Amino acid sequence: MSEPGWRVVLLLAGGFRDAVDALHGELAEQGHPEARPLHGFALQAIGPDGCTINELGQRLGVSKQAAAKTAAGLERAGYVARGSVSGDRRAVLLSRTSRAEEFLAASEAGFEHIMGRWRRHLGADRFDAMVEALAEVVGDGPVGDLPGWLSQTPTRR
Amino acid sequence: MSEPGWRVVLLLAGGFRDAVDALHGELAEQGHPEARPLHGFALQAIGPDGCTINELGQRLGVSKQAAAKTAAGLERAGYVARGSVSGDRRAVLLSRTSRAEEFLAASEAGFEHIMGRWRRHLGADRFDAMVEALAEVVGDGPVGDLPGWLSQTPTRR
DNA sequence: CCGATATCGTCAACCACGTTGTCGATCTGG
DNA sequence: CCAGATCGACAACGTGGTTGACGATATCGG
Repeated sequence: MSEPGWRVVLLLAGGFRDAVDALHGELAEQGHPEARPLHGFALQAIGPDGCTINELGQRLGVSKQAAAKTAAGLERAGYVARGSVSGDRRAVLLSRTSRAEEFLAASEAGFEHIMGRWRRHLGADRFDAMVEALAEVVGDGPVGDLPGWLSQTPTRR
Repeated sequence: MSEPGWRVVLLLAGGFRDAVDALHGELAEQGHPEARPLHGFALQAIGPDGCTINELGQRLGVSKQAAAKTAAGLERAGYVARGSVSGDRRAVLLSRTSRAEEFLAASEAGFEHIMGRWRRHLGADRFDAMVEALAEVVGDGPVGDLPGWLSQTPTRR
């Protein structure tokens, strides 16, 4: 009633933004100032065993060309190394560097930290209920691409 | 515990995406196939009385140049008309067209519809609790820009 | 009253991310 | 063994955002 439908949607977007912004604020102070939101998702998609560019594209839900660009950025930032796939000389194996592992660990800790703050603010019961409700309506389908605004360079900081 | 911090964030993003996608699915069927998510926010920012390009930029939290581009898109799509501001010959008054009002009404109804679905799925109590909790941690500060992925052209639909 | 300064909107570059189309190199299968 | 499918790269383009520069107009101060 007093909550027009669009307000809920704004809340979701705002929550996502707040959390991601806070995370990258922390990460920047921990030696990963140039990391962008997309990086975390992409590294997660690459997985501990690495994958090819095509696979990365499929996992992120984008074209292989887009995946190649993302991989290039990741490589430039020192988060991924390119290797070769035994048995297929045209494929490229993307694998995380130790810096990437460190980044992911920091990222995980950061999210935990931020969610801890939320949980403390709301109280465990309400927080858990919120998350559970969210999980039910959203359905944890494949994360998907998470495009766009994740991209913008942190210029206006 | 069983909910790593990042899952919550993914849920927020997923919820936003799901809702916006669903909305624009409906809108497309109601005569607004070319409308993109950003349009709704921009029209909302323009307000019933209109505003200048600069004001639009400030309200959306972007530069005036970006606002000008957005306004150009809105104009091209027939959602806004340009007029002049009495008393300042360099300013441009952006105002919503009747088509924009229609779009906003449909948008509002669409959100209401989609949120109604969520509410029905969760039960009013859980839904309301979720929204309330969200509102508390997010804080309904100025909506801000809502950039990026809102942008992508609905090619891959 | 007029010149210095501030502001409005535009243009031009440029970056990040997405898309499609093409193409050479390399598997793979009949 | 060659036709066809696939991998990854390049080019071109669309959308959103940014900064820098600039003409036109307002406004302020001497």
